[in-house]
Amino acid sequence: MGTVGRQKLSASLEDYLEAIFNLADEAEGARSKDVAEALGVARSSVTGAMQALSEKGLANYRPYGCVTLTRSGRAVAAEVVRKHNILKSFFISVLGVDNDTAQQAACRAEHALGSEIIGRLLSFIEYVTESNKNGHDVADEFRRFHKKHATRQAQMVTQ
Amino acid sequence: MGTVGRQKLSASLEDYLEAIFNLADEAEGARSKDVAEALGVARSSVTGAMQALSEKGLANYRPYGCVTLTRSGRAVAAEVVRKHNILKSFFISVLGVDNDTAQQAACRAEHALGSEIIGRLLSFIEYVTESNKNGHDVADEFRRFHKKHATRQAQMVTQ
DNA sequence: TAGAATAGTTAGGCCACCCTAACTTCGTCA
DNA sequence: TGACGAAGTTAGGGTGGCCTAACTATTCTA
Repeated sequence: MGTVGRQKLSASLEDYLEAIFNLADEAEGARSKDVAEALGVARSSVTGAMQALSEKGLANYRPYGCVTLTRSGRAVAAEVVRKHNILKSFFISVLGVDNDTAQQAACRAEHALGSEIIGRLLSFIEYVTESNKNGHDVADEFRRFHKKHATRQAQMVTQ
Repeated sequence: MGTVGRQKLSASLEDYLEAIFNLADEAEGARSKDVAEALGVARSSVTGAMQALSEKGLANYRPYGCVTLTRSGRAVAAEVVRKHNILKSFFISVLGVDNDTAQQAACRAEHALGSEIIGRLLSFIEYVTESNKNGHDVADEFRRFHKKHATRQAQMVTQ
């Protein structure tokens, strides 16, 4: 195997990939313990995931060593992170959601949305940013709109 | 049990609930076979899910009968459907995505986003709709913006 | 440098979900 | 009314993902 075609990773494995990507410092790679902590998972679960990622040619794993990503692992991870950041940014800077909620939602939605929609979302953020410079701030206008109409939302029960 | 507090349904069970909700006609309820077909799943899988929903007090299930939702099952299903529709509507009418892509993405994202964000998304759609009436059509403006900048997106590889 | 503390692995188990194959029940119609 | 086809269920199996407990390797420190 090696740089082989992507065969639809599970959300779970994408999470591991993302965690390694975020934790690995250039030289060292990520420590299993830190991955476990980052994902709130037992250390033994990380071992299993590392083996899976290794088999798919996405991570360089050998027992008791630090984990690094292969070239293609890095590519997949980077795409997940990219989705994450775009979503979070959209939630915060367009919808006006607080940081924690945005972070949490981005974590879950990043596995659900394809790059068609993510691409448009990015484009939309850029559009909103531009609108600001053009003296017609869409984000701000929406925030005022939302506040005005928020009473309705406040009545809703739901989770 | 019965009308007991919602204990975080799995995405899968939410899908079953949604399917039943969409299939059940007033008097009859939904047929197991149709649920299986709607979700692209074996009939035996539906049986299992019906038992699970029944245990949670969300569906009225008895062997060989049509399935209906309980009051609380209907409430949960309605919320899932609501999320679905808001997402789909956002993807289509704001982001300008085609129907199929929107439908598919809504199916996956509806389980990932809480009502805080869904609420704001709804609000945003309303804002965009209003903006249209006010002679400053945000959706249309974005679409032009996106088209102009689309070349960049087109170069991207990804899934 | 040995032993204690920490990190990592393995073994074994559990649960959610899905499947196929075989069986049961239901509904229909000759 | 009885037999046949369709619908539904049960049994049994597979996978993925998580856990704990017990073991092994590594690292740190006295």
